[in-house]
Amino acid sequence: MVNIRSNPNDEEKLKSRATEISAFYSNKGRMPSFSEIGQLFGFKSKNAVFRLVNRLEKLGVLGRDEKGRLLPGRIMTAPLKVLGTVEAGFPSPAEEELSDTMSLDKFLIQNPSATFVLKVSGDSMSGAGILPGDMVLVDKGQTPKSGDIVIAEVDGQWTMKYLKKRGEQVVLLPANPAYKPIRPKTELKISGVVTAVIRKYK
Amino acid sequence: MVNIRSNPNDEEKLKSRATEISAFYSNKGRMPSFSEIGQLFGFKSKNAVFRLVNRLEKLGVLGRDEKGRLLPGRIMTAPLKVLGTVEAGFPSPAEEELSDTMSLDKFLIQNPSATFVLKVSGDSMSGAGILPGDMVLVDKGQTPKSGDIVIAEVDGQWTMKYLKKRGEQVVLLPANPAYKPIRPKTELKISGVVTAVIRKYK
DNA sequence: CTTGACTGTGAACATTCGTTCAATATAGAA
DNA sequence: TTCTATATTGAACGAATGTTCACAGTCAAG
Repeated sequence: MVNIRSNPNDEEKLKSRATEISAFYSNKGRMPSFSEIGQLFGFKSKNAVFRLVNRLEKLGVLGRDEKGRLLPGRIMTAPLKVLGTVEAGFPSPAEEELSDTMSLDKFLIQNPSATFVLKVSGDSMSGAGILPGDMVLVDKGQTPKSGDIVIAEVDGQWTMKYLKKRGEQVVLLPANPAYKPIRPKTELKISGVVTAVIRKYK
Repeated sequence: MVNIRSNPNDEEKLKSRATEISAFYSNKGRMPSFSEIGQLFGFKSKNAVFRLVNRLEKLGVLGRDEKGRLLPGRIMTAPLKVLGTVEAGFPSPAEEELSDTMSLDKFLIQNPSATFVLKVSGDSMSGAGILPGDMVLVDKGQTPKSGDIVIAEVDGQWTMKYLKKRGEQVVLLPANPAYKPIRPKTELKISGVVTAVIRKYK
């Protein structure tokens, strides 16, 4: 007797169907119902879908709510593969299959309601790899520590600088030697901490 | 007669409820059912939810499928507010309300299945604001043009460099003067174009 | 006070959901 | 061929869905 379950052809088909369901989720923003999955693959019976879903669940690519609703499994949450370093080289297809996926949103944003995006103008932080035109994620809920990059209002002017604390003294330090450190005279209002930098090329 | 609808107190309450629904969506990966919304706000009748949802729909913060299912409106798709530039200053609450939101995933990734993440090691591109430890999004489907930053295999070594074409000649240019340009002798395999850079501080 | 607008309750409704069962079709092994 | 296991169909089921209606409570305006 031959164990038909481990037919490699079957697994491929399953994977491709999981991918289609994933596409539905990212397009529509919700998981398809059983009838819709059936429609997607040409099934005329919901029971065929029922079995398909069960197998995908056992493979771990599909999940369920505590209420029994379908959830996008780990493959679905975000179509982004995280791989090794640049020098480690380009990933082989085998590595790709094994690697985990993640969502940029969840990875970069801890505090959604307190986070927003600012576009960078000026090159005062170019020494820290923050160039004009970049986007920075700013969390206005975090308490700034020494060494953080902060968005601050000094004497009526808005800037992005390194925050350095030396005892009671607070200094705003640019990362470009062409600019001078700022020692606030009257007031210093720090309204956010830069948590991430994003540069888009295309 | 006074138009009660424009009561500012009401709008605040509505906004906060929209935020709670948004939180449900980003936590669970799906929209809550009417009963669940009712449970969320202490409603004992689904009709109360029905009317709440209708008002949120008219405000545009909630949407519907072609099948009538609830969809996360523009506020929901990604809890990320895009605002002005650094020097324009910190956004006032009024601006926040007006601004659009977006998803980092959708913003940065055009081709999900062909895109993945590499971690940067080495400082050969530090002149372009790409530092060791940064993450780069790589699209292996795009055809590289001159001026693009590419991931390439030269003589058995993997690197990330600027790609420059001069006629037939192809040169890989680092963005750090400490490194020398690379003129591939035997073979040059370009396997992806860097479409974005991400640096996470916390 | 009364009136009117708004909000929430509670019960009904048709529809769709996911699930289960028996029956049929298909394909490979013996 | 026959046997056996899997795949799909089709019909049924209870539970949950979103929607609608009539009714009661609240609060401000007149």
